[in-house]
Amino acid sequence: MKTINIKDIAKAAGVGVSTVSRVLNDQPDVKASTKEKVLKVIAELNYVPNNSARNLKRHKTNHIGIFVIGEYSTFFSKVIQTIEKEVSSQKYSIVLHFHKENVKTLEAAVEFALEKRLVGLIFLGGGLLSSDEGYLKQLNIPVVFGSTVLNDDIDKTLYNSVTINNFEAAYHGMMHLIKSGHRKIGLITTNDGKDNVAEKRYQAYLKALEDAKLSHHAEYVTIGDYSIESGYHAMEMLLNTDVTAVFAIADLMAIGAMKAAHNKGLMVPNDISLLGFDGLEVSKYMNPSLTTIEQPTDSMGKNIGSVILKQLNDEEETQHIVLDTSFYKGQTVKDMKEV
Amino acid sequence: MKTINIKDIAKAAGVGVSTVSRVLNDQPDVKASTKEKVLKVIAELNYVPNNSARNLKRHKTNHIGIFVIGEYSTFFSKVIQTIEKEVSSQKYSIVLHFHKENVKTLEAAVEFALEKRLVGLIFLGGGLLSSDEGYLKQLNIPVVFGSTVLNDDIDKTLYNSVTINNFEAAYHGMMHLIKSGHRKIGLITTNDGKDNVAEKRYQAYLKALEDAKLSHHAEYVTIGDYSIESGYHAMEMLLNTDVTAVFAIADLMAIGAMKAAHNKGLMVPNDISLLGFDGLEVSKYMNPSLTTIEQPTDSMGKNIGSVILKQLNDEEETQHIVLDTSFYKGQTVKDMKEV
DNA sequence: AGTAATTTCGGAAACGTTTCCGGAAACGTT
DNA sequence: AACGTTTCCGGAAACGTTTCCGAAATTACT
Repeated sequence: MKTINIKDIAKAAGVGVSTVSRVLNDQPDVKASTKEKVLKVIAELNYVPNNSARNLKRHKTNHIGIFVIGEYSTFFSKVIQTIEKEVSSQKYSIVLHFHKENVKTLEAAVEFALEKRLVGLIFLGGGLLSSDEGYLKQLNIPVVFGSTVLNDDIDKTLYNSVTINNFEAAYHGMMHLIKSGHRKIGLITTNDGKDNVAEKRYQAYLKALEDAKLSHHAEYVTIGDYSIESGYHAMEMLLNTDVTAVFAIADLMAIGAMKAAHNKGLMVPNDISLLGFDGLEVSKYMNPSLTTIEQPTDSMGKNIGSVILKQLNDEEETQHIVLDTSFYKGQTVKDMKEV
Repeated sequence: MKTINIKDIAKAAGVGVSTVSRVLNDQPDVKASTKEKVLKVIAELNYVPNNSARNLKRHKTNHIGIFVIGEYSTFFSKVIQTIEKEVSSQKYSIVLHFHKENVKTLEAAVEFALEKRLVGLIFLGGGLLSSDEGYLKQLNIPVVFGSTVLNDDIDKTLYNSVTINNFEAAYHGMMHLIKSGHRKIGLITTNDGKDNVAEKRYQAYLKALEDAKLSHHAEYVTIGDYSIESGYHAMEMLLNTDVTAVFAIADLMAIGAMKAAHNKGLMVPNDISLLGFDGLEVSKYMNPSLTTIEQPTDSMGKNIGSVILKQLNDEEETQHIVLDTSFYKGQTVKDMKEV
């Protein structure tokens, strides 16, 4: 079964191939009546342009890569969905790649981008390490970091970003705990601070303690890997100390932590307070619902999509968008009944 | 910056382009020594084959589409991850598409496949309606239904599937509730039974009631849309009846349902029993952890990947793999302390 | 060494587009 | 009616591969 091509259209419409091409690409220099005629034939014959040929000739693909790093929560699923909707309106395809380990992340991303001849690359995930900028420069395509952040010392004109203010949001959350009277606050973070998102939140933790003149104990800081299970284990460690509140830098870990508390017979928030970060939908359905810092999922996706589209349309300036978070106060069932 | 191509390699290695091509594709008819020589030049010059040109000439792409239908849970994220890992080993790319509405699902999928010139198509999601087989035949590429099932009356040689036995698993779960003494069991399903996965589980619900000689009340059956929120609202309805147990056909809805119960001051499982379906990781971290029917995420992804690869390698026979589920008995904190 | 069989290789056409370039058609002006 | 503009169009080359086909190089055999 021979698939029909632009020549068939040209012949059927009684025009030249270049005219068909012009119609296909909405270019000027084609009379309204001929355009209509060609369009009609295209519809009749169910013609679909061959992207391989098109991309070959254009010297570029229509593939935008999403490179997902680390543990994968529903948060990213939603973001990916939104991005896809956004860019598919301009005929771009999303090519997905998951990367588990934190080592050689940028190398792997560059290989992915070159291999697939991506025209744009989106990083998603909290676990990206800092790295030298040679990799990004080498790529020579628009790069957007979504939620992830690179180190401050990297040239910001090399990439775009759509993030939240991790430091401020975490600081605000910590202040909430402190204002509630907590003096001994544990932390569940990741990766020993080598991951930049975790690092910002960790810094906020330290700063909040400092500003409140609370001392910092090394045993109050535990390490997970963004997974629920790691949060559970980290919490088990913390419950051997005398902390009265715990800040988990990601909701998944907070969920694990809550379970660990419950299993020890401790009630949240009466016996121990818990603060998450991400605002996953499921967090609100925990019992009690999790106090957390909510990331704007939908607008994160939309912004990432529009930033990369702008860059692909030859916008010169790189953009760095910081979105607002919101504080979600968890509620016990009792709270709700009182309302 | 001119990208380097096969001709450059040929010149640099002192061979013809066809020889380079043969090396690239691991074809015979090339002496070991020349192959080595060519490979060395390729590595030196950092050559990456141009997939657009390759695909154009080969009359096919290396894109496998994943068409995700309906609400998106972590379950699918994990499956997608595994599939991606599986197929990328053979140089295939995953192209993602999300489809929300349940109408015109197959039409949209066909358009997606034609547009992207996919060589294989994977459906994921619980919400696929039955439909006529014209669409699948028209596609003429291997199709795998993952977790989703089509109607029994559709020709099974037209597509592959990797599923679980929804009926049996749900029946088994129901029997657990019944054996625990429940006589009035509510159901939270979706879509009025038009969705096939939901339909199977619904049938199991009915059959279990019948086998246990329990009567069926219309008001015990409520409709959600796989989302947490819809489960919450469905449960609110059910709590106006006298049901003592509820089977939610998806964990997300069960999670919403649990919240609704808690908000009414009802304890699970003491005051009301709850059964989910999917075995999401987060379900096990609810309080109490959710009793649920666990789908084998990892093996689902691996099987889907290997089935599509087999089909792409000219395996003739279509396959229909049914994976085992396992029953996960939820535990209250009290349970755990007793153990 | 000469021939036949086998292995290895190179040239060139073709895949389906886009785009440059030149020319035809249509229009307006004198 | 002749000309200059402007608008619209078609032919052909080129993008980077794969593959067919035939030829060259190598090996095996007398």
